[in-house]
Amino acid sequence: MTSEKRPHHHGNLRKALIDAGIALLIDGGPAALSLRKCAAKAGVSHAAPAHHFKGLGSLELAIVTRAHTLLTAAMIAERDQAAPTPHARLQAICAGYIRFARDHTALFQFIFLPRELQPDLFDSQTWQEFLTDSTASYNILQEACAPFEQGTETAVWSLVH
Amino acid sequence: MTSEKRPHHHGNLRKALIDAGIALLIDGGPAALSLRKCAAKAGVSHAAPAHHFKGLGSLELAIVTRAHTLLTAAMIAERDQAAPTPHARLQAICAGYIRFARDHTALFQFIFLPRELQPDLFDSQTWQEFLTDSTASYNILQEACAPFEQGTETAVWSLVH
DNA sequence: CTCGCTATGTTGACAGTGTCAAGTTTCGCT
DNA sequence: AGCGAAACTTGACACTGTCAACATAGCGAG
Repeated sequence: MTSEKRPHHHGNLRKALIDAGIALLIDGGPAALSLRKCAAKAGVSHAAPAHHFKGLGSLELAIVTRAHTLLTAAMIAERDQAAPTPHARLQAICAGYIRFARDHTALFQFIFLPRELQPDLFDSQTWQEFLTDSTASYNILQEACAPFEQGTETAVWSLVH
Repeated sequence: MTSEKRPHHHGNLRKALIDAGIALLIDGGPAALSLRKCAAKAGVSHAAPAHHFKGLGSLELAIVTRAHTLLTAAMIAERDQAAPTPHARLQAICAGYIRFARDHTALFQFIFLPRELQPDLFDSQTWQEFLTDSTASYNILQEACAPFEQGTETAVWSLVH
């Protein structure tokens, strides 16, 4: 059976490239990110990434997407083991947010670097996943703020930073 | 007499490179900035900038410095033709700030791009001028807020944006 | 089963980048 | 006048993203 998609040569090169990119980002900063180094770290040739990402910008956006996924997971993890009161849940989400920011500083900061977000700069998969995962991330906060008065959202966001 | 420093071949190449960089920044965005293109636009060889800037980062910081200078000038221009009341002066400064942001959007945004600010990344002249001109820029606002209650500064800053 | 077609990777090339080393010209000062 | 330093040129190198041409693996239609 082939429940998992098993590409031809490499197993899930796309994921491997993102992993390599994150590793590269963590020790070396955003400037150390390059398609060729990611390819090398993933054990493929320098032009292989072109089949999975439309340019370096797409790989960066994919990393941002991954970061959003992890951030979301961190917030959910805290939220779901908190007391079921709206207050406790919101507080837990903030705790998860801050924990992620502390434990994955490089990724966290990378999320908020300014970038051009024109859809035609990215391949459709990268762009779609970005939209999905980033809004999912924001929705966590939004849902938790819903029980409270309007304006809580931006207040919390300001306070956390 | 040599009241103006007249460098050897080119007249004030440093300034010319900054001008070229700003032009390049305006049509092409921050990514279009490169030492070689600046050198070409200034009519010198590709390695000439190395004698005036320690790497691309230094040229960028020099552009930021120039931007601060222009921003300061814009604020002062408005302030000095306003009524001499603290209120009018503060208001004029904000007007100048906003006018600069509108008229020189590319430069204005370039100021606030995140960058590493370790002094050893820059040549001393670029670094010193940056310190001087950027603090001068902030001081304009600070002075104008001094007559008012504490907290006015950040309030104004938030409001303008 | 076989024939193609597409997705995936490789190889090689190209233009553009920052940066260094070595040589050349120009200036300023003694 | 001449010497030394500053400014600039030339050439090279490693690195980048990107493209075209080619090779191969897997899948589906017939």
